[in-house]
Amino acid sequence: MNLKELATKLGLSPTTVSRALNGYPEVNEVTRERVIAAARRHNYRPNARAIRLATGRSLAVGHVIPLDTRSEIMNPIFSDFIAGSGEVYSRNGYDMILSIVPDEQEAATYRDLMSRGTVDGVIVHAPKTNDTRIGTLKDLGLPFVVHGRSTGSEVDYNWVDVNNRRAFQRATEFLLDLGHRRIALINGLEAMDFAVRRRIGYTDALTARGLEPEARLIVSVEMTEVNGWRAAEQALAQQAPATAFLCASMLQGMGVRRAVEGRGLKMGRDVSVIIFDDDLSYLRNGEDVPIFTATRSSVKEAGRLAAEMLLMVVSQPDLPPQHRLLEAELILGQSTGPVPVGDS
Amino acid sequence: MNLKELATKLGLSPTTVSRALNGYPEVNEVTRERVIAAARRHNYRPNARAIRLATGRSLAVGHVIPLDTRSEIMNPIFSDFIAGSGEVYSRNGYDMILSIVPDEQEAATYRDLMSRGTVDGVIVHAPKTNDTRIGTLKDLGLPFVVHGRSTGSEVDYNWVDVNNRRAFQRATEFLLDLGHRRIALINGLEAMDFAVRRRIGYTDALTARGLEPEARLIVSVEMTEVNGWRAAEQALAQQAPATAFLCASMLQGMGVRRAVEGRGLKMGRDVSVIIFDDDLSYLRNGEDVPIFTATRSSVKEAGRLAAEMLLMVVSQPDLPPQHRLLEAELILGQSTGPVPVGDS
DNA sequence: GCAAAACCTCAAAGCGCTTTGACCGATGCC
DNA sequence: GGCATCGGTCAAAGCGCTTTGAGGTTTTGC
Repeated sequence: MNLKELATKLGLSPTTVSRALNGYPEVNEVTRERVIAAARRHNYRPNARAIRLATGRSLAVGHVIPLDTRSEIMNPIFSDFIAGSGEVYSRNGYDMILSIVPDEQEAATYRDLMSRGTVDGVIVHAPKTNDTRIGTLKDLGLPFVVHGRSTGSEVDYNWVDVNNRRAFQRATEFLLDLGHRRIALINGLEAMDFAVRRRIGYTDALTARGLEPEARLIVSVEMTEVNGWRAAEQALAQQAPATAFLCASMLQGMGVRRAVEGRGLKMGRDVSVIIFDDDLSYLRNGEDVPIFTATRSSVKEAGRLAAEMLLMVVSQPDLPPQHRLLEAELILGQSTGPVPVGDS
Repeated sequence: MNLKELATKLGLSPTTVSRALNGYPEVNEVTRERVIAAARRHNYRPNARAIRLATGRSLAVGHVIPLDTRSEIMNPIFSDFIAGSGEVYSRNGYDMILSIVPDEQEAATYRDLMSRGTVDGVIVHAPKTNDTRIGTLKDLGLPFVVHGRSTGSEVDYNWVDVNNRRAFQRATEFLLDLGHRRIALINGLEAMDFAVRRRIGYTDALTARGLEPEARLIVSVEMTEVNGWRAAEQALAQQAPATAFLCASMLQGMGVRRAVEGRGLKMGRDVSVIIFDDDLSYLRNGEDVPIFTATRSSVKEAGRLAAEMLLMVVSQPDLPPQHRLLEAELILGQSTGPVPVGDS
């Protein structure tokens, strides 16, 4: 059943039927009712392909997920981000198109999405410092929103980000207040912009108290359990072992916990741990009582906000660059406590 | 730059240019070269919207991810599955469209995708027993491939699945061979078809050795760390505690490990644990030496296979239903060992 | 009572491709 | 030389919508 057939059935022209269904004012309300009823009765659904060609809009949004071909790691936060943004898209009649492409093909992918007219805009994931994608997209004129920010980009752009610096600063201060002085940072890969910001927050907090960040206590690794475990093993084996850990992710935190407990120590008593908690649906930080003390910010919510922002800039191309900075909340769990006596 | 402009520039008709670029034989090779060169030079890319309308094909595939609105849990395996299938799509010039919809809207979503002509086929995720989606899709005539199977479906359909029954049977036998008699099963939610199959494999192995499955040792919970921990806590607190655990997922296994170590026990010596390992990229089971003994099957590979199957049935609609049953491999880790003496 | 305004409705063009059927010159064959 | 064949090219129709500009009818205002 297409528009023409429906129009014939109603004894109207396609024009009128189209207008009636799309809510244009220049059609008689009585006629509109008739049309809508008939459309429902005959199960009419306008062909998306035709609409797209006729309007020149794609009614689709692209998420280009970079796949690091060396590590082959899919970012675990990605599925929750998608869940959040997908909700917004479907509510607004947009499709979400996913492209998973090797790092080096990303620019080409954007060019393609743009010039073939597959999407009306894109979300940029996992920005690096000095990320070249931002310039590429600006040049292309394809509307986009970055999840995160890229230090060093000369141009201004739309982004949704968590205040990573501040979150790690606060977490560090919290540990310092508990008397900890040897605080290990298990960071994500510092090619990622957010990881750099987190490190800055950490060092800022230390230096503000007159402490020198110690290289031996800082690692930058992919955010997996095993990496967390390994880093903790090292930090605990040293002469003056770390008394506290700051982890970039829940998974790393779980690895730290394993290392701590494997040594017969107790988390929260012998060793304190704070994680950054993305509030992933399948990786909850405990239930009523949080396991880990954490700085928390929902990545799903970030997905929602980024999607809303993108739809906004798609429909209003002349808007100035939009920004949204989210603050992570510091939630108290069972993994932190005062530094053991004699260890400060 | 569109086809018409390019044709004018070349002094050819759009027909010829289109044919030259699409590899049709009825165009002179010399002409073809000229056209291809000009297309490259002018950065011509055919408009996807126009191709779709003209050909009546969408060159797109849908993944409909059910979102359980109560638990709001995104299946963590989903991102790796997507990574696998996405690769296949982009290699074949297809787009991947993701819809994340509440359970109850799924049928409507399929109908929509079909009648609006948004996709040429879909992948069905997380089938339940007696899943109604299969009938719906058959009725619609929309090509589809199920990741998993649905017991109770009267019709035949395309699927890619792991032999879950056999995997759990083998794992159970392995534990039995080590002398374990009180083997706890921490299963996924048994609304999911795969979970039912896993339980059957487990009970089959037990009864084959004359053992009665004990209800107190079997739980069916969402596959999170906390749930694994809680289940293990219970199973270990009983009068005759479990000496071994069979877990449906890595996360549950990590929860079990926490419970075991929290009691001062050692995994692999005091308590044995086998997990099902989906080989998720961000949740690797150790590196060179596996942490957990596991039945392993890569969900990313399953994604690849399902995508290939879908593209096949899309292009050849008259094919009989395709099936692909993958066998999980049993890999030996550090989490299993003979039952402690006096505990058999 | 009549022109102007307001209200509905429609025919037709267009979005940028693919594809059918026709055309035409060159070649081959008897 | 004439007929069939073939290779290369094109004009035009269509895919199923939206949207422009025009037209016809009714209402309004004086």
